[in-house]
Order: sequence, then structure tokens, then C-alpha cells
Amino acid sequence: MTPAELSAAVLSAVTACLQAGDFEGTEPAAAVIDRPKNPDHGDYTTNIALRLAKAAGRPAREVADAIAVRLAASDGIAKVDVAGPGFLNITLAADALGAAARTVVEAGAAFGRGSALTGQHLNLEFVSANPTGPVHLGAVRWAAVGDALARLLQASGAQVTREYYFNDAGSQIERFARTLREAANGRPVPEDGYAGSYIDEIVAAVVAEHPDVLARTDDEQTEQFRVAGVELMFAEIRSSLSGFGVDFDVYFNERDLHASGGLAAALTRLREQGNVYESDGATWLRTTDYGDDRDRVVVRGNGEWTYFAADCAYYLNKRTRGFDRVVIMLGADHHGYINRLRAMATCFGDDPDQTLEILIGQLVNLVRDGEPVRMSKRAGNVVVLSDLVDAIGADAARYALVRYSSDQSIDIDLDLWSRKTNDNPVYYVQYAHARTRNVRRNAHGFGIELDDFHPERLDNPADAALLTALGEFPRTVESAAELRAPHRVVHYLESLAATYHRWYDTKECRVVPQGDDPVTDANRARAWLNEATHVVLANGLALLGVSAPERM
RNA sequence: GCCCCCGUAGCUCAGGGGAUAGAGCACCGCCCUCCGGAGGCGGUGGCGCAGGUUCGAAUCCUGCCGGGGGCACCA
Repeated sequence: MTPAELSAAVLSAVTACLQAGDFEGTEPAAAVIDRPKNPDHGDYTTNIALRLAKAAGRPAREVADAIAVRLAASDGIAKVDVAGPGFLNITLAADALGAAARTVVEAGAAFGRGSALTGQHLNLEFVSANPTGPVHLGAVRWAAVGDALARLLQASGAQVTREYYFNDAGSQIERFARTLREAANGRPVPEDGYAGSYIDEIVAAVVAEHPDVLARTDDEQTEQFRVAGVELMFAEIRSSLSGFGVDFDVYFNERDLHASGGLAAALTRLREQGNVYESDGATWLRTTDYGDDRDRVVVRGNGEWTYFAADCAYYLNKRTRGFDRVVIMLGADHHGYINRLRAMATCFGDDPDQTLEILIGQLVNLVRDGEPVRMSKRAGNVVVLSDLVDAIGADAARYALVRYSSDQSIDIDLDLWSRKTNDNPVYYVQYAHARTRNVRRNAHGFGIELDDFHPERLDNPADAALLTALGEFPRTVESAAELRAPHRVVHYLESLAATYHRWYDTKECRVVPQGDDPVTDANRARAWLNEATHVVLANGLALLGVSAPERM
């Protein structure tokens, strides 16, 4: 019996109480089922009596007693106790609880998928690092978290488009082009230019591709280095992210937005909504009407569009493409954008609570030997994706980056995460998975296969602990998706791995018989439970984009 | 000055109003006669401060204190 099935059973017990007049009240929409921290409190617990007590005008314990009587008579329930202020502590019959192992195994890769977000059409924009250098560390955090979040949302039934906004227009691109040009001519890097050995690599590649480039005028050179340099940089960004396991459905070019007249169209739309005015020679959007602390310029006094104007056009573009929710993941240094972007959405006539979601990720630092790492081999004074992956590998990097709430600023200890020992959390979980596979191989050697299943033989407390832990996975996925909190999956997996290791070390719960003992139905039942654990660990790691090794 | 994030065990962090606040690391003491000890068991040890809401607050609200990051006709 899964938590969802139990919840339904509790609700129908409540309904029966209300119909029989055991107590007064209205039928609740849902019964919240929790796992008690203390195993003496049964397999599951619910606080529904505490919630109904007020409306019933009766002490919670009396309400609980009434529900307990009816619930205890339901199929699959061994025992219902009333405890504390009015909790219902529920113990399932061993066969009802054990049946979950088969449910998990038969669902396989689909176990954990749900439909809570079905019908939602989401655009997830993340990374969006400028094509003026390799992907920096802050963007790498979003690469890991954003991709995991996309997987979670998809697992919850949402339609998700991963999108990378490619800022290939604007002054930073001109600075990049001038840097390349100056470097190519053996001149010093401009003061506002870019530094790092990657600049020389790109220059060499551009010159190799266009041997005549240095014979042109400065302006022609700048243009050629811009076009070819941006293309090369972008190709590197794409391939380094792809190597990190992060691929986007759409790479959106800012230049296309300009070229297609998207900015002007957006401005026209905003003007129609009555939120645009002219002042000091510039064109402004009146965002202060909707919670911003100052109005924002969209067209500068010199006639140029601002970056914010492109933001407006890009938002409108996404909405026009049919996304009902636009999610943008930004670094902590951009938190000041939240209000202006929300106000902008309101200026378009949208309700930002419904259509726009801005997620802010705090800073990431790398630490080695207790000292912050600030220098990159290739990019000078910023740390980039390859620095992290070279140091600890992609699995550990992704795991480390999604392990913490995005609200936390984090220090990634390169020594810890590159260790192949048990103080490295990613190994703990991966080892648990490898162990499930090893047990399966051993079982096969004993002729134990996943055929006959006798759930009632899963009668040890360690079996119950593992079964209820497995049953939590779908709810963990759903809540992690809804809360945009992939780190919840990580903590779930670590807890599941611990529960599994404990089960494995329980003498009564062996899959393979000891010594000359014959293979029993209990061994076979535990092979199912072992397999179910494999399924959940593998599915969970897949949501994080981390590999689930067969052997380590 | 204003805005955002964070203050939970010695350290790094979980904890969507619920029972005795959890995990890893570190430290102390155990478990190798059998599914890989990359594991398990036990012990030491904690919600920044003050109010409020609630039957119940680490969690929600207000104010303080401490740390981090932001506040362009830059992108």
C-alpha cells in the first residue's frame, strides 16, 4: 500500500465517521500522511484528527478514536493507535506494505513520475552566459540545478523547454571583438577587454580560418573577429555544457530579437497598454506603478535600445510562443531585477504571479586546502566549468551543485569532492546503488530470480523501514518540482542509501541464504525489495544527471 | 539609506506548523564465521536575540544583532 492509497483509506474512514455522526464537520480535501520519526509510532502517521477537532467541537483524541475504529477495519491495515494530542499511528499488514516492492519494480523508470504539473507549459531559461568567455562558475551552478529542475518538472508531468539566451548583441560583444583584434595584432589587451589564454586560442582559430584577416582595416577586423569569435566561443560553451550533461532545446540569439523587430513590437505593445512615456530625451517604462523602485529606460537619449528593452521583447517572445509560465534563473547579483521584470510583465497585461517566475541562486566558491580558488587555467581571474570538472569530475560536480538549496551560498571543497572515500556524499549514494546491483548478481548465482513474490515475508522492521522509504520517492519528486528544490532529491537519496545499507546489514534480511541454507520465499521477497531499491536510487540519480554505476 | 540571501551540533548542511529537531564529517567506544567494511551499531553535542500569531513555531509575522551579495540612459 502506497502513501497515496493509505491517504484515500483515511479519507473514506473520515467520511464514514461523518455519515455515521461520530462527530460534526465537513469532509477534508486531503489526508496528509507522514512517516513518523520514531519507528514505534508505526509505518505511517496522520494528523487529520487534530485538523478536524476544532470544527467537530470535540477533543482531538475523541475524533482520533472514532476515525481509528473505522480505519482499523480497512483492508491492509494491521493496527491503528491514537497517540499524543491525537495523532493516528498506522501499522500496515506486512503483505500490504510489502506489495509496494512489486509496484516499484514493475513501474521501473516510470516510478516517481506523476501528473501534478500536467498541462503546464514551462520555459526554463538558465545559464545564458555571455559568449565572451568560457562558462563561469555561477552559471555552472544553474546548469546543474536548472537541468535537474527541468527533469523534475518533466517527471511531474510538465512540458518543459530548456532555453539558453545568448547575448550576442550589446557592448560586451564589441569589447570582446576588440580584445581579439588587439591580441591578434600583438597589441596589449584593452583596459575594458577580456583576459585569459582562451583569447589567444580563439585568435589563433580565427586567423587560421581567415588568413587574410590581419590585412583588413581595424573596423573590418573587429567585425570579422566578432562574428567568428562569437561563433567559436558559443560552440565551446555548447560543447562544454553538453559534456556536463546539459543540453538546451532552444538557444535563443539576442541579435535575432533585434533583427526581427521584436524590440519595437514590444515597445508598441507596452505603449498600447499605456505604460510608456518620454522624458529627458529617453523613452521610459513606468514600472513604478507595479512595484519597481524606479522607472526603467527602454530607449536611451542616443536612440539605442537598453538591455532592459531586450528583456521586455524576450519575455513577450516567450509568451507569444505559447509558454504559460516563464521561469528565469539568475545569479544573486541580479536579485534587483526581480521587481522590474515582474513590473514589466504587469505592463504587458500579465499577472506575474501566474506567468513569471524568477529564481535566484546564491554564490558558489571553490575551495582547496581551505583557500578560495580564484584563478582559472584558461580564463584568468574567473573560475570556469572546466576547472571544476577537471578537479572533481562531472558526477561529483553536478551532485555537489544540486546538493544545497539555491538560497545557500556554497563553498565546494575540491579535496572533499574528489576523494574516493565515504566522506564524499556522492560515493555514498552511488555505492548503495552499486551494492544493489551486486546483490542482484549474487542472487542470480543462487538461482534467485524475480518470479514468485510473497510480500508477507517482508516482515522485519528493517523491511518496513526500507519499504516506506521507497514509497516516499514520488512525493519527494513532486514536492521538489513544485518547490523548485532539487536538493530535496539529494537528501532523500542519502537517507534512502542509509536505510538500504542498514537493511543490508540486518542478518534477517539477506537476499542470498547463509551457508547451506536453502533458498526460501523470504530470500526471493527480499530480492524484490533489493531490486525496488535499485530502481529508486537509479531514478533519483537520473533526475540529478548523476550516473548510477553497476560496479565501483 | 533601500533591496535580496543566510544565521540550527566543533565543521558542512537538511528540516513545506506537529510527537523526543536530523544527516555526513570530526571525536570516543564497538561490529570482519558467510550478500563488497566505499558498510553498520552506540556515545558526546545545537535552533543568533526579543516579542507576536497558534492547541502546537527551527518553520509564519514584527523588531534588533551578526555574515554574504546587490542597488546605471552597463550588459
